[in-house]
Amino acid sequence: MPEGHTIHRLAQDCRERFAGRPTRAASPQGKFADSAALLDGAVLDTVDAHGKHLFLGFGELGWVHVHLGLIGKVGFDDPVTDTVRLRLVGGRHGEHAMNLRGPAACQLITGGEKQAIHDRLGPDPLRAGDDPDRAYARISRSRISVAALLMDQKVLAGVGNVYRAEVLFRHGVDPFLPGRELPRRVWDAIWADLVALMREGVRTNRIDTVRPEHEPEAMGRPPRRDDHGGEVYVYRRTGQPCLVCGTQVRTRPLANRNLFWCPGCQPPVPAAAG
DNA sequence: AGATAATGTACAT
DNA sequence: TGTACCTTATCTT
Repeated sequence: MPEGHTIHRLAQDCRERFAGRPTRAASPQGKFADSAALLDGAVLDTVDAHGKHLFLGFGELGWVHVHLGLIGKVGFDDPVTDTVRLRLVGGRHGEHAMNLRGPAACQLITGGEKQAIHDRLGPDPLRAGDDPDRAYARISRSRISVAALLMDQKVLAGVGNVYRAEVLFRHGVDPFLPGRELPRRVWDAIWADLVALMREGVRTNRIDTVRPEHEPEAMGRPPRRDDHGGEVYVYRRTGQPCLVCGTQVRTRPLANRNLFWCPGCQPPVPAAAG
């Protein structure tokens, strides 16, 4: 279940359970077996997250770089199976366990390699001090649609298909608007909104984006019950009426991903003069 | 800008 | 048994 909030939550969970103590490492699935053997019993001293990348620091031994990809998942204290790429067991009395399955990346890397990853990622709304101006500098120069730019991790780190669709909806922005036509004040509002939404996402471990007045109880509609669990305006609501204006939510593949939007709330705007 | 491959699970048919 | 998926690297136009 991977957007940036998932990874930052994972970092927090790993820190709480394992940091500062020797940790057992193993790879039942086998692909990480050599590195797990090297790390087994070492102290996990630092946990870091940037966008959708997680870094587990083992001092001189280096960092375990984890990227969940589309299907990667982490379970805590769930039964081990033969698909577990990395298993950590630690805590004061070895009472905590983590099982990583199906990651796109799980490799032992050096500090230099870790830095190279940070260098190619844009600012992350969940990293304190990250600078939204760096993202806007690229957005405001681009003819690419704002929907594609928000998913580009070099521009902005951590936003995925759900936050992309939802934040554009919340700000009434046409997903096909070229980045260079996105006004500065709208970008500033989007960034501030992402900071708030994604922090809440870390707290609750899911994505909720509907405002109080559109929540199921307030509108007398049934709560959303799909595999993601959160309340959203447009993501995977194709053909259903928009919660705000009633227009049918639309979908269209864009750069290999399904884009969802409400044509009523996110109409195209004429290009600004100049 | 598209097509493809990789990984594991859950849900639909 | 098929298909979708909160992703991205690596090809070819």
